[in-house]
Amino acid sequence: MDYDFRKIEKKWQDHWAVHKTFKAHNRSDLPKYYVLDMFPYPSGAGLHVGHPLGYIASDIIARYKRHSGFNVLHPQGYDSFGLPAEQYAIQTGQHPSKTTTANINRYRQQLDRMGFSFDWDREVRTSEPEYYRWTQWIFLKLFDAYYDLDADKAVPVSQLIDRFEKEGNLKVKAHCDKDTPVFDAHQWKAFDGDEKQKILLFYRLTYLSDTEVNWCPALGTVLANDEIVNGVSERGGHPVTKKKMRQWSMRIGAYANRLLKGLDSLDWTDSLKEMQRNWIGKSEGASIYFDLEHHSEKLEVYTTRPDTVFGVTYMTLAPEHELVEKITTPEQQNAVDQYIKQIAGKSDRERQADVKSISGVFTGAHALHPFTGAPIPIWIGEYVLAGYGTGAVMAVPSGDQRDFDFATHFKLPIINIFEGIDISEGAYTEKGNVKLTQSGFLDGLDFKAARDRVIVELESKNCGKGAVNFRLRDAIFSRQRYWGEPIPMYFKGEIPFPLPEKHLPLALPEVEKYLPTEDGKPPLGNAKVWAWDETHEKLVSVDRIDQKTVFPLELNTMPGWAGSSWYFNRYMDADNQNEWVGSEALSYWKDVDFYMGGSEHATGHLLYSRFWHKVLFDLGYVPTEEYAKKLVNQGMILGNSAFVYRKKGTRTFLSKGLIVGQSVEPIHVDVSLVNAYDELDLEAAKNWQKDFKQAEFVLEGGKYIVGREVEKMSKSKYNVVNPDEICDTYGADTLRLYEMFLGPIEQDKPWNTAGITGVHNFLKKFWRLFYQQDQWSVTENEPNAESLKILHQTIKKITDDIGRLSFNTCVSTFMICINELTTLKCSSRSVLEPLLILLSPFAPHFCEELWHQLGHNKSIELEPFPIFDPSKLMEKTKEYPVSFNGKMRFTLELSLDLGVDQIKEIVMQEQRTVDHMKGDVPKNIIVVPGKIINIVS
RNA sequence: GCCUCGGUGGCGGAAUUGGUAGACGCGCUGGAUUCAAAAUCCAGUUCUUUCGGGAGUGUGGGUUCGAUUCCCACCCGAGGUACCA
Repeated sequence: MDYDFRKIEKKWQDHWAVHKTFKAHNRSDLPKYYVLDMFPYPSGAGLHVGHPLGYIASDIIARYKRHSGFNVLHPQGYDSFGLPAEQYAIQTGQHPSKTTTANINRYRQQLDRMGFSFDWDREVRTSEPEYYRWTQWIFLKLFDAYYDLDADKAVPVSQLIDRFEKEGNLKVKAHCDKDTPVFDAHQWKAFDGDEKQKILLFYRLTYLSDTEVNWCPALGTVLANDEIVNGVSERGGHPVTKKKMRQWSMRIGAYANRLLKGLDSLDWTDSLKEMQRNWIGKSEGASIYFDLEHHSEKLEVYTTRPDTVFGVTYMTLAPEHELVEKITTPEQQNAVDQYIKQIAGKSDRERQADVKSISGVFTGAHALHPFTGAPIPIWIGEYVLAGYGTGAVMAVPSGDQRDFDFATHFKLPIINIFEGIDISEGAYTEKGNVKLTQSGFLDGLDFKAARDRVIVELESKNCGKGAVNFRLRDAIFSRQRYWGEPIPMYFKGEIPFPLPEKHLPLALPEVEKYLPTEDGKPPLGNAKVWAWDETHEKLVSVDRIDQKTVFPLELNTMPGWAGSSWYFNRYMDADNQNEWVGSEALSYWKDVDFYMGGSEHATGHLLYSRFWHKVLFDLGYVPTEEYAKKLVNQGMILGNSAFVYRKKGTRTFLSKGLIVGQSVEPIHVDVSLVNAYDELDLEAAKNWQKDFKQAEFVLEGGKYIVGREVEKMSKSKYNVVNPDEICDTYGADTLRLYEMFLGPIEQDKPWNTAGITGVHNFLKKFWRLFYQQDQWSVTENEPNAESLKILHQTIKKITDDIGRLSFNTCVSTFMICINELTTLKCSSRSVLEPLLILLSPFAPHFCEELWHQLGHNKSIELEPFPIFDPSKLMEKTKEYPVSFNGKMRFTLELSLDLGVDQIKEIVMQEQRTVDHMKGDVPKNIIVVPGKIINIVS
């Protein structure tokens, strides 16, 4: 009987689905284990071979943990709100929910073919009202909370109001807007309702504020930095400007410190934690308020180097800084206007990336030095970003390289404040022991002493203070999109009010067009029934808005990260109609034990979800402060794109070897048209696209050879490889093994099917231990010692390697094991059964089938994982660690029958000769050159 | 630009703590089996060589008795860079 993977895989997939083999129960005496994947965005291109990489790895963990006696929760779902579905809707007029459902169905089909042990009864879709009802509910919880700095946690706003009524806000220490007015209880009570609400907005964790966006008037939409190239929109090439918009934001800044500290408790890779640390970007320094010449305002700057304050020779403002307008002198007005216009289209990223060209303009105004009173010219420069610090810097050319370059370029003065340091070539940026000079009362002090001293002086003169700053900005939460969660708020004039909880979900309205309205409102501005009748508590037509009882609803939707910031909790109790997640389910599953996903989410999803989880923790809705203690990043599987080369301006395509010295443009061709030797199938190519039909192909050696490049897998690059093809040809078990065999799970790697026959042959070879010449060949004989040794070596290696997630070496280990057993002709049941259990997390269909053929009725899933027995290894040698100067250097492998004294003697002998004896060592000793002093242990 | 990761044979990769570099698989070469092919099995396969050896883990330095592994500088590639998910 041959290994008929098609039949086997279908059979067991159906069996598992019908019997709900992988259903997880919220009550169990077993210890729980929660294995989570980052759920996919269901794109139109379908699932490609890159998606399953992480899913296969986490499925191995889930199955391994079931074998190890855990009650495993391993769910899957879809992050189904997103821009691509909306773009498609704009182009075709088809409702995004239709496309999304179609895509999800296709994803599900593909996922089902790979034998994942998901509990599909817990599926979630972020775009379903039953789900986003609770996303909206969480939004309202954040709206109804503020961050109390004394308690160092989020607290309901009702408690804040109580305090205002009793004592005003003078003593309230909260993370709030810096423009919050100060009032006492009396004044608070005197405010009218609107004023009270406006003040509360300064405190709420979700709040409205004017924030700057990239606005494209021609497209009528806001653009991401990503969508802007060279100052114009990627689509259409229209000009882009900055525009202030009233938008929802979330006070993630309040959690900066806790998000930072919490990282220490997480078992995530150091690199990922480092990325989050840098993103949060905590720095310590000082705020300094500079007086302005001829103006009453002060210019506040934040600096990490207050010790260099005597080296300030000019100030630089971000072009968007609010003072620019006020202080620019008439003589400079023209130059400043022009400069700002020139910068307007550039994204922050472009402004930072371009360090070669230095640009800036003088405002004509001066600030006054807080200690010397000297006038300091105020400039504008694009390298200062409005979003970081105060959007203004004090420039110290001798202590900061960018300031130095700017000063050199514009011939501004440079004061060297570092004693004995030559700064003719560049700034001195180290915070070393160098003493300050030309620095007034700071002369002779080093960095630390000067920093402490200057802060004391600033505070006593009331012109500055020590300050901690974070790079992390509050998260803008409004999107001018259709395909997202509606924000459950309505407006009485300027004041937002939450929809009553019992009326959630606020479902997405039907619209005729998914584009912004003609007058620039977001797509929901097209909705007809999109107003809130406060008296009758129901949704009504926008025609009835009267601002007395019927009010307009919010037109923005939530960003993509909203739904994905809490989905892991919903899986615990996905069907709950009354709560976001039931407390019983929550107290059983608690948190995620193993989270698998891409590192591209390091500073997006993985930070936002931690933030929401901490808020929910503060408000008492979840039992843990971090939801995923262990996180593993799978690498990306990259596509191996193929190119043909068109001679510029012709229809002639040159083979890769002929393009040298020619002016050619590379054009993507579908990778399925190319064989393993990079030869293009010309017939197929001509049928593939019109352009190629009449084209002339110049060959080399009778072949057209394509160029290759490794890129992200994407539909537009024609390099997508679909897992279905692999499943058809080799089966899911082979695909699973091969994806693991490709390389370390955390590493990016290009997809290449060339080696897949190797793992497929391994399965066939394993199968042949059960069947030889169509005969069932499993024996009930006791295995010999050699076979048992191989088995237990394999158990040890596999257990260790699963533990350190080295799945690629697991596959190698299996191959070695089966090769050796084949050589030994070992088909003993007591060797093969444990091997099947070992392999079943990797190749579940294969193992389940043979397990049942061996006469078992229950699923292999219920079998305990084999346990390593060292006594079966028949050890003839033992490893002795040997040290040099007390440090472990290497091991000697010696026969077991040698006594310790004999070993010592050998080692002492080797110590003298070992450098030269590489070839002369007795066979029972493996010695590495080096000096040996004594034996440890 | 900035943050993070990576670079080892013809290819994917192994080397777990600084100790015999190249496990395992693909490909390739030769052989067995076969009328033949497929399938399967066996042997070989880093490069170079005057067959003694020599070189070798992106490049250049450094630490060390010893470096793929640690440090410094650089080159190349990937991901992120706040409205893609």
